[in-house]
Amino acid sequence: MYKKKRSVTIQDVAKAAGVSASTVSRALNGKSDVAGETQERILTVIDELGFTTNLAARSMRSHKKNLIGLIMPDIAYPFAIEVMKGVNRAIAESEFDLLVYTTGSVRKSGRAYAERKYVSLLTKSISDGVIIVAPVVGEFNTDEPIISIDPVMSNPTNPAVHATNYHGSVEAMDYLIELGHKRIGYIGGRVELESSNRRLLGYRDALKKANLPIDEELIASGDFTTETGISCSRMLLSLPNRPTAIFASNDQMAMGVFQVAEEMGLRIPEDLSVVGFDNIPESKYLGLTTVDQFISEMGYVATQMVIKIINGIPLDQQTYRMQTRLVIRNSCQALGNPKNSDGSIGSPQFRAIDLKGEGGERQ
Amino acid sequence: MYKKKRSVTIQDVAKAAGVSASTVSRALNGKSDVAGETQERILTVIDELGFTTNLAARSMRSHKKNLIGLIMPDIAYPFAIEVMKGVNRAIAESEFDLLVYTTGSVRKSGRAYAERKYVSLLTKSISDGVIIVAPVVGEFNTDEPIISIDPVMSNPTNPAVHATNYHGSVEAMDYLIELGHKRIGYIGGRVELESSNRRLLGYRDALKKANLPIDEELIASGDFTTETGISCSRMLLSLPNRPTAIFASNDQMAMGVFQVAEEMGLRIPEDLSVVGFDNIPESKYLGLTTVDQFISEMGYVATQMVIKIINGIPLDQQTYRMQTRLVIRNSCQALGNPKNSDGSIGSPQFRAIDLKGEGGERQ
DNA sequence: AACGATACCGGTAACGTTACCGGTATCGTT
DNA sequence: AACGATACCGGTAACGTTACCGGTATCGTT
Repeated sequence: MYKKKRSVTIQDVAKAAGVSASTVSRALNGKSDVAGETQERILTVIDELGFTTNLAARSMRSHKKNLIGLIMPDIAYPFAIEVMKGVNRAIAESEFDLLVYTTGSVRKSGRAYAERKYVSLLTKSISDGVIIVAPVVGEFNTDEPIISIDPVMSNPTNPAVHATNYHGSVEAMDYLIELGHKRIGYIGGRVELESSNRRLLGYRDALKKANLPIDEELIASGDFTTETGISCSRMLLSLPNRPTAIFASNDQMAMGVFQVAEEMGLRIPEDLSVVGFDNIPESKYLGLTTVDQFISEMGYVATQMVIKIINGIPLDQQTYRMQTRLVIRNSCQALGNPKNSDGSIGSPQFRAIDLKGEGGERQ
Repeated sequence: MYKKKRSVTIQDVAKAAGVSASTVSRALNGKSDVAGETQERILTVIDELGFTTNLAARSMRSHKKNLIGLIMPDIAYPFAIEVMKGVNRAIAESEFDLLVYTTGSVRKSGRAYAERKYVSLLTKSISDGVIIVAPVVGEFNTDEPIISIDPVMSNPTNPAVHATNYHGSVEAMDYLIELGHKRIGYIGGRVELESSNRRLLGYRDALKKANLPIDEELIASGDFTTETGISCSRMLLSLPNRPTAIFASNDQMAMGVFQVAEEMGLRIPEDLSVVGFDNIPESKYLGLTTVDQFISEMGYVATQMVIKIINGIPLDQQTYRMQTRLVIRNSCQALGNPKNSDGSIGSPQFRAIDLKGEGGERQ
């Protein structure tokens, strides 16, 4: 083990300043009953000795940590990163600091176990509240300040933030149907997430509403990764009567569709229309038409909500529903129309490069 | 404040299992001197009561935390995100968990102060070791397990990981010079970072080596953000004798160059060649030729290094130098040559869309 | 002059865990 | 039969901080 010399404690500061530890503690925490001169002397000593509060000891005694924990299954996927950006923004505006905790590649006992463990660990030990992203677990201890983003259930018992997945899905489908598409492939996401189910339901209902047949052959199920986007679209596009459009239930899978289309020599949108879901930053480079669910904004709102809970302020609503918005770019075309759907001409990928962040974030 | 009921402690478990707290502790920590039957009974009780160790208490007593802290100024910029991906990968392979700490938008006392504070806080309180990204502070307490990525100094007193910035810069410049460019604009980054200075030095030396004049007018100084990439390139491209190529010292600033070029009606690479530095994911969508510094890999290596330090294993080298590599895409062209530099034809942006991750990560 | 209010500070205990010491029961060995 | 080795367990103290109680000095008020 790494040997470390004893660090400077509040006792050392007290001795050096000629006061008791209690007084140092009061000075540290900005209590009123410390004489101005004493306060100054203590702060000087703290500076000289390089003292910093031992968070573990403080938290054990006072149960205050000024820390918010963010639990994510993994850090390296766009959804998580976007959430983090929003969380970070809210943190910067608050008195809290951020602690990002990843369950990593779960080594033992499965994700549900890991989630419960970490939530308990964080709420009890080192953070005041917890935000959990795309959890597997449906219910957590309701008397702990915890909020989920994209929770397992539609009407969770814990406070939660999620997008209007059903509405967004219907909107995307309506758009494709309006463009004249009748055979629309669907690539589903992780089935254990309610968001997946809602999007699929939207797909089905939109077809029903338009009196279009639902062909189960056109419904493929992925897991939100580009890999399954590839395998699913390969399957869909190999069908004898292949779809003229594909609705991928997230952008990463839509990226897989782009890749397979290129492999198969299909041009987007001339030969195939594609719609995604999420509006991750990559989408604008691809010119992908997608449903923006304002991921970063969800992180922002969720953070504000935990802070409220921690401070005992009642929430306006237990569940915050983020309004989705269809962002139309260049990956769709009216069926049989040589021109781009927006009436422009030219290679869509060229126009796709829009660095100004169109369809970006709400402010 | 949020009211929380007293949580389950090791005492409760002890009572329920009919043993002492010591024994529960031993069972928890997998010590050998616990009877198999006792161990099982304790684990059952732990499960029933939903007990989890209070990390604060454990850490205070045992000084072990199995946690590594990652300190970054901000979470929302590509460099930081890439580092995090690498760190996360190494963490997943280890017995440690990850704690990401951001200094956020520093509210008081400046970044240097915040950095020192957080480092001390993390090493003393809640983590076993710390990785700090692009620090402002040059030296940290050498007897604490801390490692910097992209440190302030070239030969830091603390262990560090950085790319071969000078070499990468020279390589990029050699490439442009080889393509016949003589007036090459340069956009510098944050001056307080040694990496910036090394890149600038590479720029100068490459010109010297090629017997090309160094025109100070062509050297603009940004701060690694797209905004300064825009302002600097606007300045450079407005010069009476404008450069035929621009070397932006990171990709985000290169993105600014793309934007300004579009505004001014300059085609890339036909009218202007651009090279970046970093190889962030966005670069491949832009078809940006850039110097890959394997950011994620730097995070990976840095993490392995802290873990070694924590475990008392001596490091092979105090400073790890990540070899850069020039990734040639479509943003450069030989001067006066109507064809693309790689001999292909067609809109570069079109070909830029390479989803397969060319120029990606080392495995 | 006596009293209460106020400002300021110190001492003690406690947060929940684990390191350390030491103790008992059991069993094999001579 | 006596002893040592071993397995297993409990008690105590300590990690560094802050909550809480209570105490003194000072000063204004009646």
